[in-house]
Amino acid sequence: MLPSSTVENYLKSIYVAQLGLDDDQELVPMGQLASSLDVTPGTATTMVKALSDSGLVDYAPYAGVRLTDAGAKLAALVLRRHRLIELFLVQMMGMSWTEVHDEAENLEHAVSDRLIERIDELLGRPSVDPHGDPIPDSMGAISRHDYQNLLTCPLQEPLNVTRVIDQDVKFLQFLEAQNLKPGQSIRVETRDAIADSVTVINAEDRQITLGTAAASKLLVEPKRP
Amino acid sequence: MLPSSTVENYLKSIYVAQLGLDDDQELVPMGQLASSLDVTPGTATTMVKALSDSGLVDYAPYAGVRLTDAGAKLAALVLRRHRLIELFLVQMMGMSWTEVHDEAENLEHAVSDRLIERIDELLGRPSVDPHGDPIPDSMGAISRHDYQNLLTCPLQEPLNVTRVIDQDVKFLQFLEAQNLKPGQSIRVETRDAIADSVTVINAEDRQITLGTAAASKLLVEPKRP
DNA sequence: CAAATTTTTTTGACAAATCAAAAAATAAAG
DNA sequence: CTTTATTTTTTGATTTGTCAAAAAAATTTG
Repeated sequence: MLPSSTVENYLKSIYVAQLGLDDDQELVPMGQLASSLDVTPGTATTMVKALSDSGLVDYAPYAGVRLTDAGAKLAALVLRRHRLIELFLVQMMGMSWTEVHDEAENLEHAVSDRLIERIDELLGRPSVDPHGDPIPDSMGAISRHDYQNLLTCPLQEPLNVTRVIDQDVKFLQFLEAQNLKPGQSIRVETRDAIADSVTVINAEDRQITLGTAAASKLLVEPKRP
Repeated sequence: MLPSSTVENYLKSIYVAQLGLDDDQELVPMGQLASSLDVTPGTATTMVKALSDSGLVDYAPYAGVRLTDAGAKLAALVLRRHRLIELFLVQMMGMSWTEVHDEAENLEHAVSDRLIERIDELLGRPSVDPHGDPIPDSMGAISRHDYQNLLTCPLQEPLNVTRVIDQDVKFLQFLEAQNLKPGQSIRVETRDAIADSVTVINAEDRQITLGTAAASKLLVEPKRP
């Protein structure tokens, strides 16, 4: 049976949460899952039990949940649809990269494999979406780049913004206004642990100060690596 | 509150059924509605009562159902989304007109107003979809053409196929193979009431014989009217 | 480590959408 | 104008996904 959009959303959330997990923990806590899906913890417990019965996750009561291989593949294919749709909306439909996430959130459950394949083909089999997020291939395999963020990267060196780990429209609009979109060149000027801030220089030599929470959401790589 | 896809499908079915109603009857029978939605009659009754409570339909027990103005507008907007998506899939995505119906059936519930407006704009505010079905405008207004079909049109006169009233893939593929797609020129050669058949000549002067059931699904207009 | 706190699970309830089968109303046939 | 057949509605159940609040387990704190 084909998974409902609810199931797809649970799998996707677990998948993304697993990628963001600290290396020592291997299970996603139920509370985190519940809040990322905006449901009550009890609802998440019920649903995860059902997913476990379907063989899509491994569930350890009071410990957390983890995708099985089958669940991970399904989740990756949902993510693939989501990211291909985002890129399609930007490239072919002329929508803003700041607004395509919500649209893709709905469309990802409605597009057929055939249409996704057509989109992939039209876009030239792209490897990242407009936010720099990697696009899983049609087998569910995903490339794992280990980018640095603005808190861990070297200072005073030319960098390329490669990825933004946040889908908030206001934040994305802010990045766009400050020339901090994926693809743009920047340099980290200073970091101040006490002030909790990072100052960066954009391509127009303008200086922008970010809090560390925001700075950690911008991933970069050394220019011409 | 925004209508569920189930509600949208009920409204759409009632809308289409109303258009196909004989002039003397003004209510869609529950049995017809149920079978067009592929649910049991009891299910349709329950749902229609709920729609009636929401003010989207007028429901007369044992007689049938009819859309209110509010329901008709919602239904027209669903149809608008459906038909714009169909045309988009053919024109911009290079899909076949024979296969886009099913895809649109899913996407029509997932696209935002913003994306639909963008699609409408990119397509140049089209008035008909690939099957010749009229596309309601953004207010829900729809143009009512009164085309003839192959059973009622004049014989031996040049005609244009304008519309096909059937979404069955096999049937559409047949029409395509026989050069009987919307936009193509044809002529009705003979009609035989006893044999229940109609013979038409396509643009390549090939002769095709159709049963009357099929013939009634092809709408035409006189060439250069 | 016992008490307080947090997290998770359980329980009971609910809304949406559906079906099967019984009951009722309507329509058709003799 | 009864009887038969058809259509529609009702009834009782089921599935999926959800919440609120009580109960249980785990974790943190003094």
